[in-house]
Amino acid sequence: MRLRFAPSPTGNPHIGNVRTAIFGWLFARKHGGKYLIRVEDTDRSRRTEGAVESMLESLRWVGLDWDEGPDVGGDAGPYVQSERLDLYHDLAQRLIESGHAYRCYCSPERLDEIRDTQQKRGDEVIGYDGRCSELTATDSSSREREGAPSVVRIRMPDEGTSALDDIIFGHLEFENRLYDDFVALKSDGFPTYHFASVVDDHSMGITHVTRAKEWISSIPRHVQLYSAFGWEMPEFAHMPVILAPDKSKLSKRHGAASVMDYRDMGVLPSALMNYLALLGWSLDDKTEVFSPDELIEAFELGRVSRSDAVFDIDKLLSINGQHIRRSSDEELADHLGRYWNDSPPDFDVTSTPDKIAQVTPLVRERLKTLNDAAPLVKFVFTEEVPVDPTDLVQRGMVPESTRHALNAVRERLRDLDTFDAPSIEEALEPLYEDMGIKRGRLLGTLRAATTGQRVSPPIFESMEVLGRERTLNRIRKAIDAL
RNA sequence: GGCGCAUUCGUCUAGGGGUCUAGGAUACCACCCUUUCAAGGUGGAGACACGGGUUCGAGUCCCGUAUGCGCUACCA
Repeated sequence: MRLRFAPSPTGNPHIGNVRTAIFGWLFARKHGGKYLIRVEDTDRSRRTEGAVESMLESLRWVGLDWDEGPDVGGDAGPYVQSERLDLYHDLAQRLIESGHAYRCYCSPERLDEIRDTQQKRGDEVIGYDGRCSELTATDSSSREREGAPSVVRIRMPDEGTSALDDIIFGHLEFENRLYDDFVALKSDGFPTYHFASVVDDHSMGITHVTRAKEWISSIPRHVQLYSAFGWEMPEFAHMPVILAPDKSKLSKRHGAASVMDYRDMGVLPSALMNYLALLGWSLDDKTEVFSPDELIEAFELGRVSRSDAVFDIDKLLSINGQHIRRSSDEELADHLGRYWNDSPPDFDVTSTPDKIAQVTPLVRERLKTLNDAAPLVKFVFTEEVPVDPTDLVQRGMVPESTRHALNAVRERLRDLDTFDAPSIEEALEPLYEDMGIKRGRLLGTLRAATTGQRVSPPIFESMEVLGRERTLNRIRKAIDAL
């Protein structure tokens, strides 16, 4: 089996495209097939600088890999359509010679005109009227001598139907007479999508074509092309699209739409892949969290839905939280390190990689995104911590009693043999009753004193990570501030 | 206009004639747990677009309507 993802490099990789890529990749990997990337850059006016690179980077980040492609090469290359023009020209010529195609010299203006009158007239079929299809070889060569610009058009049959059995949509059948003779080669010498994709899918040995469902209407053109060449058709699987919350097609104007936007938000690649796969596919009525390997194992193209799905950021974040909680200490520390490297928090994290590992277990249960981690653990990475008397002095207490309590805590902690969370908790246990302070109140005071934050990981664990010296110093400072 | 595809809780979905007084997840609400925040637990509210058929019986099959989306380019 050979599958391909065929992006056109017109901008930032969109999560809709990426999901289509993921479905094809999952299918290929599940069945031990090959997966390749082919760049469809046949529209010169829409090319944008660096688009190929950012597309590949996005795909790699989300966890895809490929056996052949523009960056890794392969036997079926080149993998960029603008480098395959000779192939398209040769094959177009072959179709002209076999009578399946012809040169058309009609101007864009004439094309607009006929469309207009057809529309005004309310014609059933709107499109090229086939004027140049009758041109003789001598007509043609005289036009060529004049240097007239031309396109190559494929003849569509006037009768019969074109059909295929789609893996996802089932039987799809269309009347040929409703389709006009379409352009295969543009006047600038570049092929159209229809022509290039059929030629390349065949010459690259693609066995399963996965693509967005907006191509369903083009099926007759592609069927006729395969038939004109006498090529065997691959299998097809058309995919539903991803919608924005307002049910329009997802786009930049809806905010985060590119893969990298989600990386920047602190989403794990495995979670993005998981969520995207769930948008239009499901295993059963309960399983939702999948690692990439589990997805490969479970995925079935036939279970992909036929209807479009609305993208729901809350659900993505929920899945992300579950991936974070599922990850090991090492994995999460690694993710956090990378994330803080790309999007540094407002404190220095670079010189203290070991602290990231210490802090990881404290935050795991508390994160929806990696971005949530910094405010929770800032106190570990900073020397000075803000001291706010109003947070220090809990409800029902006064500065004097607070100072007294903190002193008692200091004494007990100073004498501890081992400064770890269970020992700290145990050492403080008698204090609540002795001093007549509610446990929650005293712990609140300690949180303010040692972390300088209203919200933090559990306080005993936090103190352990801080270490005895820093903990005692901060308590000392809090006492002084009162 | 023509052609095509789709339509189950707000959202993602399970469902392929009886087991559906429609299941799960997310979001929301309440309670429990609890040193903050989370996480976790329990419970609540919430859907088969509409109308005709077929059938003993329809969310599931057929037809129509409505709505949404796509195509109808020398864009992909």
